[in-house]
Amino acid sequence: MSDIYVRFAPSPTGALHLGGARTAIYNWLFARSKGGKFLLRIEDTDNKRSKVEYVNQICDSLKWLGLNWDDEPVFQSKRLEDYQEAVRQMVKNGRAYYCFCTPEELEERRRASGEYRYDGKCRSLSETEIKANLDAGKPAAVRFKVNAGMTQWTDRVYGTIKVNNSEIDDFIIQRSNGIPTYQLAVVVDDIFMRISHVIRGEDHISNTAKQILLYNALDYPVPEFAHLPLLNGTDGKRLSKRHGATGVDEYRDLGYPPEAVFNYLAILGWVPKDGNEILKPEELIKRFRLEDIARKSAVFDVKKFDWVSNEHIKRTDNEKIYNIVLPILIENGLVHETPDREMQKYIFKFIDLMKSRFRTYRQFAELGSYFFKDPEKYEGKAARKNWKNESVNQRMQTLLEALKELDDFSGSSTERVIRQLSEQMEISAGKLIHPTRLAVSGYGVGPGIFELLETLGKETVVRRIETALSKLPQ
RNA sequence: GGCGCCAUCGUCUAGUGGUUAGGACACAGGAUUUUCAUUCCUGGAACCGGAGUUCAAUUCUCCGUGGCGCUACCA
Repeated sequence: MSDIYVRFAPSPTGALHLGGARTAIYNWLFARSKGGKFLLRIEDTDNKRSKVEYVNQICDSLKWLGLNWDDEPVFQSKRLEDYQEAVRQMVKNGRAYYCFCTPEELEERRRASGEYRYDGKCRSLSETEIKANLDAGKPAAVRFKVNAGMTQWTDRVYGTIKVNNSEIDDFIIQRSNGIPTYQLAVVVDDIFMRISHVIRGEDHISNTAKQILLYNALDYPVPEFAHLPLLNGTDGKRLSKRHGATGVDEYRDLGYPPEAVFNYLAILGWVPKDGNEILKPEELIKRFRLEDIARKSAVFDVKKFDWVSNEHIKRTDNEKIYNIVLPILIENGLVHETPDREMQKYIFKFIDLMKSRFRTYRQFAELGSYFFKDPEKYEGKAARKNWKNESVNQRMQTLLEALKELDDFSGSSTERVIRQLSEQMEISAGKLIHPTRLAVSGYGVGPGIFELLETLGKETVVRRIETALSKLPQ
């Protein structure tokens, strides 16, 4: 099916946010699952807020997510002539008309009548009146003439939606400065780009009827429409800055894997029938169906997103994690620019030990820093619990001496020492294990202690216990 | 104000005219005679309200309520 064309059409007024990314993902998924094309269009028609930096930022985010688009992006700002031609055509055949009402007049009349819609004042202007106004150089916007009737379409996710044309006023399609409005530009572009399926946010449902009218006026077949429910914050309100990070770039900077963002956004509002929720793009493509998307707006749940992210990191092979994490470790001054073979092996061991517990790549450098430098402080709660008083020092002193004696510092070897000692002291092994963990890592939690000791090595472990002995209890 | 869309555990959802209303995340409890930020097990937790149709309604219809969206010479 080569006649399937979809597009993602962001306006460059900010970074790509989660909602936009989700729309892009669904478009991409649909195109890729149908063998169609996924196109990109930048909606930068005279919006004072449009900025080139944002165009680049959005493209970067899309690439980061793996949303590769086909063909060159279309910029609306470069297509003015097409829009104006379409408008000329509609004015000529009576589907649109010049309107000389100024925004101020409109505002005033709206206020006076309490009616939101355009009152149709310029709709019935005579040829001579129009010519006179035009000749006098009066600014003229162009309005689309909405005739009585009923407009409806079968939405691929919402089903049949009907709108009475009497609810739609004669909307402006071209501003008095000659720049088209969104409604017109979208339709002309979608025709130009041969878009077969318009997949976009639910906030466009009420624009759809207007656009269908435009397709009819332009004498082009109407594409399929599929509207997507919006993303909300935890308070049920539309996702915004108040809810925390909303930009895709922010999640990248936080160290989340792109496949996790992709995966979570994709299953937010749609769960594959087989119940598998952790999926790679290719697997999502296989399962994707527009019709399965829920019609209810969804709440972005950071907790579940973290879970998805951790699941992806767990499944990522160490080699790949190494390549991603190494620069972060270097950047944080934990590892030298060019680690030698021994250090490389050590980092692999570190990744193996810790990847099941992290949800971002950045956490390898943050929560895992003790693999590369001695802890600077001890987690307060864990210290209070596991290293209460001087008696711990005595026990740990004994343990330290025993560890120093060890030639074989393997996990099984240190385990034997600790267990024997705890038996001699008639305490539970935990009474030695927890203070040891605190001493070597600074945390009350972490991987299995014996494996950790083995990985860290005798020298480091001994040094850190000595340090802890001198600093704890605080 | 008008119009449109939506409504199942806290969150994402499955589902059906008759079900113990299923799963996932989160949460709680337990196990791993070492923690949890690992792993495993167990548990609590939902059909917005009211009418109607029907032998039977979470499911169908209507009304209400609530949420969201649109109602711009923004996109």
